[in-house]
Amino acid sequence: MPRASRAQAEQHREEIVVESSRLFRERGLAAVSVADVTGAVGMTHGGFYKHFASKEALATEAAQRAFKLAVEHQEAVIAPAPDPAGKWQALIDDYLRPAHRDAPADGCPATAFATDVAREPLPSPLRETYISGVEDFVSLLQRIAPDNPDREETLARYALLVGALTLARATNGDPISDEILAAARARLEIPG
Amino acid sequence: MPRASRAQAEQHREEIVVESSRLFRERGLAAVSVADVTGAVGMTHGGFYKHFASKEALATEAAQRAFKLAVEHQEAVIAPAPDPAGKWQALIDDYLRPAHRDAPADGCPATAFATDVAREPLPSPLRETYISGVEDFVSLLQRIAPDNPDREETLARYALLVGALTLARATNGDPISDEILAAARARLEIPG
DNA sequence: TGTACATCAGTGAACGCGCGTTCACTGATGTAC
DNA sequence: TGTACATCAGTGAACGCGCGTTCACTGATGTAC
Repeated sequence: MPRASRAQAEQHREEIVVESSRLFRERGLAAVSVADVTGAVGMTHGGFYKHFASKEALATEAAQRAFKLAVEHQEAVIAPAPDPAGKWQALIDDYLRPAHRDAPADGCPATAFATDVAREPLPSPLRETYISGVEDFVSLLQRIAPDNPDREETLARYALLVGALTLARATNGDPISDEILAAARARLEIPG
Repeated sequence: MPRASRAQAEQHREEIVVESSRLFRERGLAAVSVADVTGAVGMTHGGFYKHFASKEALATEAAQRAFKLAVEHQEAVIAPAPDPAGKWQALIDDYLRPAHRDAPADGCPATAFATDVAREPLPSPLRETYISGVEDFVSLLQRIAPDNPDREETLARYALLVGALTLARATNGDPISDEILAAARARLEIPG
């Protein structure tokens, strides 16, 4: 594959961003090598630097993409529900599914990248991407909540979603993992 | 330091467990090397394997110690409060302090180890240690809550604590970080 | 209590390995005429 | 439309580096008498 067309090259770049956003969410930034991400799209590692300045630069772009895909996913999840109460219920049920716990590669980037971002310099491009992704998700959460919560209440609900998923993943294999997801679901149901 | 006495050796081992539990919480398992942990107690890396079978074995012991220290810390935090309501308030205020966000080395192991543990095999000794640490903290939380919550409610409160700390660390440097801690505090105050 | 010797905690060099990044090279793609 | 040439996406070897783990060695500690 010594020279791809511009269209092919652009598609390779796109695939690297998408695939690496899955690998990074699944294994964490440090556990995914440049050779892993180029290998995932059928390339060798040498060509990587024709597309990205560094692994860190890719990580920032991958996180950005993951947040974009997550919002699209949430929109798709709530779309079928006819009323606000149904949309809210659809969102929390989707987020707190055991299947979401078991598939971090396709799941919430705020949870998947949290620890890696927490250890980034202050400030850093990756951290800024993360913060703006969190703000977007908070907006979505506030917009679809049927009981018009204020921002403080919305932030607490978001923290509960992230905390439940985080704990459920770490305790996976033990009954408490499902219990935690169910407890958060019960707490987040909007009465009436 | 070619031969330490048994008492000195035992103390070195103890120091390695304590110091590594701090380093692991601060930087994550992968980012702390065997040379880092022996260096932290004034030893060179070669002697490490006289004390521990592997880095993974130390990680398990360090997590165990971190959970033990965390329970002791919580007990010390709530001890001065005269009544159950005061103890509860002291605990959530302590957990959700910005200073706790900024000092993961001395902070909650459930939050600090969550992502590393989530990527461990299922089952693994480290994961089992984590699960039992979570159960202990849940028990403590339920015991001191002044409003006699059931287990489900207690699990949701715990998830909120962990989620708020996790998000606050990842968004540190932005105003939303303090907002998240305050929102969780407001949500966890026991009315009346 | 004193001596001779075995034990073993810690040292530091070495092992094989995988990492992020660089670079000379290849040859199809894209462009100028 | 056809040809000559420049461009550049991707290859694969190489770089310096740090990792977890092993091991021959050192010499003070601990023990047997």
